[in-house]
Amino acid sequence: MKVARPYHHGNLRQAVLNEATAVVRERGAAELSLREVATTIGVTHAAPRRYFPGRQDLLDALAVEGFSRLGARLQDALDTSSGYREQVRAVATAYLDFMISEANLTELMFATKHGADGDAVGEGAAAAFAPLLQMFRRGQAEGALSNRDPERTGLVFLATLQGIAGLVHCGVVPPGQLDDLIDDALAQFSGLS
Amino acid sequence: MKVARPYHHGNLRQAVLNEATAVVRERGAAELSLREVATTIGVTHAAPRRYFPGRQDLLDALAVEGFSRLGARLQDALDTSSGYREQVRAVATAYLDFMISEANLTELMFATKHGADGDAVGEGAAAAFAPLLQMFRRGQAEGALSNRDPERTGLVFLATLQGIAGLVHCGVVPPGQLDDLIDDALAQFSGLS
DNA sequence: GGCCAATGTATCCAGTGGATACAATTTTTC
DNA sequence: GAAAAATTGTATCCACTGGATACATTGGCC
Repeated sequence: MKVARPYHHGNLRQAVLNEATAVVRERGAAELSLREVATTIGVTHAAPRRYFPGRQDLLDALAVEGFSRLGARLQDALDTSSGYREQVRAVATAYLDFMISEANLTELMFATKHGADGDAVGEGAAAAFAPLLQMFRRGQAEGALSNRDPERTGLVFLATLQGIAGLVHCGVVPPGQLDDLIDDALAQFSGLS
Repeated sequence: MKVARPYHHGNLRQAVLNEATAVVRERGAAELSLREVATTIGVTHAAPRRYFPGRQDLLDALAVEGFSRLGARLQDALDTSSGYREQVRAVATAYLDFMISEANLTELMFATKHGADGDAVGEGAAAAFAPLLQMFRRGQAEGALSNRDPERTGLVFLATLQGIAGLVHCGVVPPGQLDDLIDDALAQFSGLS
């Protein structure tokens, strides 16, 4: 007896997140409208407010979810490769894949403005990047890394990937050059070669 | 007889740009409202539409202006320093200074969504980065650079700076670590220690 | 001096985020 | 098992925004 949609949706929160994710992916975070999401789901525009009091709360939730997915991808890249250089390359590729295939979401994740739940976003980011730092620590232990602070090196590496994605994202770099850029970046970071 | 503000503002376009710049600097591009800018200037909300048909046009104009200012700063950094390593450092510092002191504007400049005038934004960006490429070509000529494609090296360098600014921007990196990060990045890019 | 284009004004519309009072439903409690 | 309470969604406001259009004022050009 689930026809004629019951008064209670069931799991509105997840439905809203799914629809919002789709909208962001297709049209960007700026175009996201609470009302539109609500109506396409089939509820009043005020209904999602039970879960997301304001628009920014929804955006924050999307960002947290995004970092969670990114972290999983990075961890997976680490787990399915072995050896320092291979791991670095795998992580770099996974990171850039994510940022480019989910460009709008990435822009949202790294946006400046986060709402009351901004801490959660920050924690999500930290958790996502933890595998990277771990990798760099191992790299230093194996001597494959210069004797600098692995945390700093990791950050610079991260920054480089982030920047490459950004340049591709905003059109300064054509996607075709992407692999070459990764090669250059890796060469510079592996220290050797 | 300029009291009692004349019917014609005089140079509304520039006034709008100035006010919009201030708003973006203080509250970010997302908060920018054509109407608010118009009323604080003292004209009807429809008046600026003569110059900026839509909100996005104003944002694009701000981005173009931003790239122009950034380009000037980079060129200045190049002109007031000599020697490859010094120039690289000067440019990096100038670039990061700009991006951090004008964080909101930078976010706007590198945003994905540009309107009908998007080409102008792209050209502005290219013009701003021209001094950088020039510097890298010289660096290669002087042999201070590895024998890779200077264009690609420049892009990776650019990406790294961009990424560092982004990480600082979104709070992943505390500003205090900035100088150290720059040092690391420079060490990796100068190729020599 | 008078015409005409440029520049602002005055008003309208649809859509959005936000807030609040109210109704339907589920869960808890006795 | 029924009444009370908490949850979840609805219905309706408000202020504001971007956008569009018709109208008024001004300044330059002949």
